Amino acid sequence: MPELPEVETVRRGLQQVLCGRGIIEVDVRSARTIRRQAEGSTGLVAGVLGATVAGVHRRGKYLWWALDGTPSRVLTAHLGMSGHFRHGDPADAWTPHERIRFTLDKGSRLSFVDQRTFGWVLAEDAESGVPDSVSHVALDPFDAAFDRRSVARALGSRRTEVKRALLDQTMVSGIGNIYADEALWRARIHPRRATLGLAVSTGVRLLSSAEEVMREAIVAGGTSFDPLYVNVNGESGWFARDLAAYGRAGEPCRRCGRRIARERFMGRSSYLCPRCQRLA
DNA sequence: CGTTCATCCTGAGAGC
DNA sequence: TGCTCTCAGGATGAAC
Repeated sequence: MPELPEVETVRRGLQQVLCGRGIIEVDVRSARTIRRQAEGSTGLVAGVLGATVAGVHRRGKYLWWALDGTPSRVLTAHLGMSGHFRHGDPADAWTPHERIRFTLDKGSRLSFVDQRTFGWVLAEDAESGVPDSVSHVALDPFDAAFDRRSVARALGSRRTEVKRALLDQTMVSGIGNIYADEALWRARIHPRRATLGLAVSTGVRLLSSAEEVMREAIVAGGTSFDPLYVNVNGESGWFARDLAAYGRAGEPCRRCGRRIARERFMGRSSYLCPRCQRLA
């Protein structure tokens, strides 16, 4: 569910709530949520109990808390399709999809809530400055080292379709189904257009569109269709009202008035304007 | 090597 | 009402 703008919204909330806080208790109620952790809850507890959070970082859709100011020890999290963090009171009753509780010093609580359990958390090392579980993930467009031209060149040498490449987190990270469709609509590119031989200028235009739409979405606090996506205070973002393509099947294109089409693609949906986004 | 697809989950809503 | 089917913001491993 959450893509880069939603994860960034969560990161900002966590930064406010967690910075300088000590972790004094960890309670795991879902083995699946810590499926990537060696030794399960024992490993998680050993990794984070007693630590203080120094900062919260993000690459693409992956988040990590730096612990004790040392970059080598972190708690990494991926929200999957339905995960979120909620800040609250330790005395509150557990909610149905609450998977893990971190009790913090100074009387607060942070919960990982995840209906579909595709999300996970993992205490691990980050010797390189990036957690081991994130090392295979490409830079996202907001990283200072992100280079649009080199990614555009890489796009042009792949044998696939443009939307598949945008969703491949080892090319450029942070883009999911919503923002891929929005970026393609802005750049007037058909999702199934071949990547092979794509002009660098076209790739740059597409990546610029992706960065632009995600930047605007961050300002709006992300896209929320339902209560599954909320920030750490339980609030929704309002970018859904600014979407031009995603979820707008049958509604007029905001540029040309033609009805937005919905197509099956990669086992999910693509929304596009058949007039603005030509395949040829 | 690069590319594609089924699969992991839970719940909401549509249609019968 | 209750059943079945489809759909949902993602990533991964296994197969080609």
